[in-house]
Amino acid sequence: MTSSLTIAQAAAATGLSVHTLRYYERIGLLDPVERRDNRHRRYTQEDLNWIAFLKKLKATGLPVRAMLRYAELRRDGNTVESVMERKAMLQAHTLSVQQTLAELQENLAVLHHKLALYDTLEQQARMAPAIPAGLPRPASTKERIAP
Amino acid sequence: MTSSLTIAQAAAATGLSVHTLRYYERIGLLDPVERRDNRHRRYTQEDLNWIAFLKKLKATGLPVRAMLRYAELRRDGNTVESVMERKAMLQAHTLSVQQTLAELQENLAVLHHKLALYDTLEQQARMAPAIPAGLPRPASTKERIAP
DNA sequence: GCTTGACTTCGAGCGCACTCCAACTTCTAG
DNA sequence: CTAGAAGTTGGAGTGCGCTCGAAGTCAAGC
Repeated sequence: MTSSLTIAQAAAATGLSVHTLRYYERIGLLDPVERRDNRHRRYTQEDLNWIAFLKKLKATGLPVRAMLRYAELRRDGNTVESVMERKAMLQAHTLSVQQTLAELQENLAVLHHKLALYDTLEQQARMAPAIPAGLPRPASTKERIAP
Repeated sequence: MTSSLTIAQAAAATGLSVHTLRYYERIGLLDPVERRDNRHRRYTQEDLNWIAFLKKLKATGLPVRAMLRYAELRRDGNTVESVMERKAMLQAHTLSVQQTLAELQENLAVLHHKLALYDTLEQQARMAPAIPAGLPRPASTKERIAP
């Protein structure tokens, strides 16, 4: 049921490369993965769950260093200290993600605005496609859409 | 009115370092900045506007390479080709930002969920703070909050 | 005249997060 | 028995985006 996976299968399943999987284990993001007799890694569902969570942390911009700290705390087990610090980390990170999100939304609005300007500008460029740079022109195009 | 700024002032105004300002100019993200007789740079409002826009592109994850392409196109003036390609770039980028945004929102939800679990876990850890690892325990803590 | 400080250039160095290479072992199929 | 595919390790290399150091210029103030 909980069929364990080879590293190639785990890579396919997680979207990470085999290189990255080994790298993550090497630096301690992953606990030492179970081996078969031939020393080949076998990834369990637990491993995959943890990797999936790491991916979410990464996708939200948490640096590997912080993930390492989190992994370390996790290894300490569910002591009061470990749980408290992990929770604090997640809270801080969640806050920063919220800020990033808000910022991103503002910037997205700017991009949309900019695109609207480009609609205008594109029309103008089509109207007078061959105005040589340096000649007097109806103070518009470049300035109008600045920067 | 449009008082030009020294590099230090421009750095303060934009939030970039003087190093980064010079670096951006060196690689061509910024057009050669106007100089005083003593070769010191003077940043105009136009420069600052462009830098502000670059910062938005950067904040939304556009790689410097792409920003360079955009800057190059901008230097070509508002020809049909230049405008079309810049617009296409912005459209593609806007789309990718929207996707990032959606993904980020999902991940944020996961973080919130995780935080709620930590509330529970924290209570449990407080209830039984000294359970030694390795002893039998009421199959709960670690597994319950996995990963 | 001399120091201080803000600027200049050029090139080297750095931190991050992988990514790849070389040499080796092990299993499976033909 | 051999070839090939898939895994192993340790260590080196890569790409990105800065960041810094060294050595020099220049203007202002003591």
